[in-house]
Amino acid sequence: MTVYAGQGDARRSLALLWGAPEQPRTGRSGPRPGLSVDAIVSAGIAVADAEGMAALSMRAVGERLGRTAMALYTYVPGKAELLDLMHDRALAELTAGLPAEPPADLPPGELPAGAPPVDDWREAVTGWAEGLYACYLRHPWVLQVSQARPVLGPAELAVMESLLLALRPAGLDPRRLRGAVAALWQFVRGLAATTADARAAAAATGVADEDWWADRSARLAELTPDFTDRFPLLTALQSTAGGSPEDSHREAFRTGLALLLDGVAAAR
Amino acid sequence: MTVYAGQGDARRSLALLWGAPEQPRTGRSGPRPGLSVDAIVSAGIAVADAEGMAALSMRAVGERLGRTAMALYTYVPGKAELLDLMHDRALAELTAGLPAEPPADLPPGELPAGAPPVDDWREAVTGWAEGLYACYLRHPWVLQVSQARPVLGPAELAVMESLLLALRPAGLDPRRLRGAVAALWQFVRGLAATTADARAAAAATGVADEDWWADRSARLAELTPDFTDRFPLLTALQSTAGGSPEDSHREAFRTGLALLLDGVAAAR
DNA sequence: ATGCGATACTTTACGCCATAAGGAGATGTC
DNA sequence: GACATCTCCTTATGGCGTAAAGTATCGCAT
Repeated sequence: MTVYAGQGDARRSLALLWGAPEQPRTGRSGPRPGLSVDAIVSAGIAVADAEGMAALSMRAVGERLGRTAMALYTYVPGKAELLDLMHDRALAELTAGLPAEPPADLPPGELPAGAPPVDDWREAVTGWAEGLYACYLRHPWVLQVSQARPVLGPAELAVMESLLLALRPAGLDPRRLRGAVAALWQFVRGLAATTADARAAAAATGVADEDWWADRSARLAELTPDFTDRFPLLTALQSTAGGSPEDSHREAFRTGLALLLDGVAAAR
Repeated sequence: MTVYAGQGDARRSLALLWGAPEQPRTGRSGPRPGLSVDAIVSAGIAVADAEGMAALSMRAVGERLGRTAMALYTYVPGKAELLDLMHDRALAELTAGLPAEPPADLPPGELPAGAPPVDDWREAVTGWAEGLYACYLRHPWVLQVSQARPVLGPAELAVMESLLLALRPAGLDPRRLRGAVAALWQFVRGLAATTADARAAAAATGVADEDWWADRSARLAELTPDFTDRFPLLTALQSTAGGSPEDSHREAFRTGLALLLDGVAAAR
């Protein structure tokens, strides 16, 4: 039950994110470190994955490492910066395997000789969207990290770059390209948030999504006998729906994405 | 710094939302009520608008009404249900003025005789999107209310219905219609969240968005001299950007929405 | 070998949060 | 006047992030 809306200290986060180059421990006095930034970030992700953002506390992370909350402050400036690091590490799953994938020096829109199928970029963008969607669902708490003033970690930028790479053959002008990127990202993010919230609610309450909807619909009908008169289009649309809520999320994802790609194609 | 992820009690929220018909106070003993659900909801919205979701506490709401936190529990079951009511009241701004606007009994896609311009629905949907965007920016905390398992209050449903009404002339089949609704809603919501977060960050830190970006860019360049090599497309796109961050949000809104509408048009 | 400074980690404390429990005072009906 | 009912209060519980200050441990210079 907690949102996150303010980032941590810029300098500290960025330094940690972009690899303050771990100096070796020779010639340093004091007890040898029992933890590391990496270990703390991993523990934080483990806690957030398992218990959700609301359960992510310095105490909980420390406990998972056999320490107190305060022990973490030796390695990490505070909770906000830890969250920044967790965010980037989660997104890193998307580009970890990719071996740089050189973008080949072409002006945008131009296709290499022996042209691949024109719809190549559709597949590429679809792959990007599905990857991001899956990643968000693996780490739903990422969706609760503020989007404005992003952390600008290497992984986040790489995800952005990979979308631009996928969209490149579509040959959009910069203005439209920015619009397309925004629309695609927000769409994936929003749908992932909906699905994730539904799962979280089901887990927290023990009530399956389908049962919940059935219950609410019944109650609603009971409270507003004139429902179909007040919301005729909604009623009509609802009557054509089928499958579980999770299925309909997937369907919305597919058809919504197709619609977006049609829009991109139209703008070429 | 707090998220909201779990809804309140279904029965209680729904009853309050759909107008438990205020019975008159004749024949009831005890001191006469000094507050009302409406007043509490208004106070809650005032607090959340002014101080943000993180500052919305039962204490704060009570204080604004000259009471303690616990006094509110006489009228409202708990914070979750209060938030449900606030959410629906905020969205009600969008449809409050509209006089029912009868949807006219036409099969979807068919246009009335003396056909209005074909692009009518584009304007209608654009108007819907802009209204929702503006409403979200007036009440940014609404964006932190979970989307799954929605409250299903009258205002929320009315907003949905009005989008369906606007989209009707486009004549999409139900499957595509669901995709379009999802894409449009998530897009508006996501962009509004970005803008709202940026404003909140500026207000909280006292650092204007432009300055913040300039600072981060400089630091980033300093930390990663090979930035332009690692993220060539990003670099290229960034170089074409102009105007304030707020302006670029608006531009992204316009072009992204146009792209979505092109997609809808293509699917007709 | 000893002592010192740096480092890792702990305990304690502060002011927040939602809300359960129970009590005080006001107001109505009988 | 007695009593039930209702509003609103005080208090208490167990959580949160982190400031402050204390303790234990290690490496190095002497």
